[in-house]
Amino acid sequence: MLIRIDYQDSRPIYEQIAAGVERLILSGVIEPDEQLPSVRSLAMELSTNPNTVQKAFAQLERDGFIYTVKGRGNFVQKNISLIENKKQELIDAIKAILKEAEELGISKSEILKDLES
Amino acid sequence: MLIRIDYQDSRPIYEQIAAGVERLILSGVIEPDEQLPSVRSLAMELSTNPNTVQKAFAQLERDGFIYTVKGRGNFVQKNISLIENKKQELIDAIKAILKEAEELGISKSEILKDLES
Amino acid sequence: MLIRIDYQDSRPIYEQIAAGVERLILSGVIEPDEQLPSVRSLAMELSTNPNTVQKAFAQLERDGFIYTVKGRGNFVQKNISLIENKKQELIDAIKAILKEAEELGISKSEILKDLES
Amino acid sequence: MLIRIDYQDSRPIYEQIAAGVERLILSGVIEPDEQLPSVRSLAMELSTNPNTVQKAFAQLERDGFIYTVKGRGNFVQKNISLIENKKQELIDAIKAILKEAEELGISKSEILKDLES
DNA sequence: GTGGTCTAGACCACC
DNA sequence: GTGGTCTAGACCACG
Repeated sequence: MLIRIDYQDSRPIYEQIAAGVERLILSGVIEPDEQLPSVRSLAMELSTNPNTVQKAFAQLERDGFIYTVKGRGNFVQKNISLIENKKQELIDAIKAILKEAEELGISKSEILKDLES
Repeated sequence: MLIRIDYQDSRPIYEQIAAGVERLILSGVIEPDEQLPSVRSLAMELSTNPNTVQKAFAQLERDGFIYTVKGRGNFVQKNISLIENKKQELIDAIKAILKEAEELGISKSEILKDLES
Repeated sequence: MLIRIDYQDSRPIYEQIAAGVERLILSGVIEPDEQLPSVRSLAMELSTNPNTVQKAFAQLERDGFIYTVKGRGNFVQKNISLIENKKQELIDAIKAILKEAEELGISKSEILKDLES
Repeated sequence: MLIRIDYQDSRPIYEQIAAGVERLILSGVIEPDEQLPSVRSLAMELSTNPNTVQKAFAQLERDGFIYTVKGRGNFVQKNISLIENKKQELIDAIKAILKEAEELGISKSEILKDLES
């Protein structure tokens, strides 16, 4: 699954797992309607507790990235516009940073100029 | 002091206070060697616990924004390059976002283009 | 058989099948003493497990909608008042909702008024 | 807190708790910005596990009924329009039932007429 | 086999 | 004291 857990990271493990799966979905590594590894197997693979993986999957379902079929498994939601939403989210994050910069008297263009190095 | 605490914010109170003071320093509202309000008075002003303000000041000292003189109070560090450091920090934050975008197949220029709207 | 299974539905598959057959019986699409499709053929048609269809039929028999003849198959119960029972069931469901509304201080008439839009 | 858990109920315990708190909020028993009992104390009172109460509170926060301040407690969200949303939800539930009835050939007015008894 | 729920007990950050 | 996270282990419904 190519997800790595960093125990130094301040984020809880279940969020790191959710973020990892989200990345794999948005980048197309896992395709729509494809089945995810089971809660238990992924927990084994990541050397963590099934409950923790379960919590990650629950969050992913709540956020619309996957859907769950009880007794069958978890599957990737087929929703093409997700990547667009994510893009907008990233743009908003950058805008928030630029706003913070302007509060300190640093102009937008000044930041963007230095972005190439 | 013009610091606002948002109890709905996920960040702990002491970080919000530290961030607020940092902003006031970097934007020049509080000048180098100027004295900060006392822990107790700021705690009163923000209706919070002195321990919490103390923790914020400790973090600010650790990060080099202020220095403490026992029995006298806390003062702003005179370090002109601080604003440059902060600018670099913000640029790094944006770069991290752009890197995340590229992992999802969104090009840097595509993001920057949409940054004007 | 015109039964559709929604894997995103929170209800288990066997309940969705039972509800579908019940609807077909109550609406008269399948008539009294008419034979239902076999467990295996219906399982094929719905791309599901025969055990699941079997469970649905067991529930339908328990609820008095069908009867089973071993070695022959499953048949629709001839019971004309079924539709009346169902109607009462629906009315009770609405009453339960109205009761919940009153607990929140919303009057019965207030709800019924908005039911036309 | 006047919440009762029914172990016969098919709903999980954490949902029953969440539903109970939601009812107390919507009916005005607990007022905006008022503090809820702590996770631990409510767990004791209901003779259940703190984790279970925690899960209920997490769902309530996700649904916008309460907000959490780490190290302080959980508080009722001040959102006046919540009752309106709930009302709409109940109306939709009734409409779904009426739609089901029409599929069986029972008219809307026929149901509403019997609603008075 | 699968996911979902629950318990008991622990540790942490925060106030 | 508070909430948040995690582990270990158990039981259940479902397919």
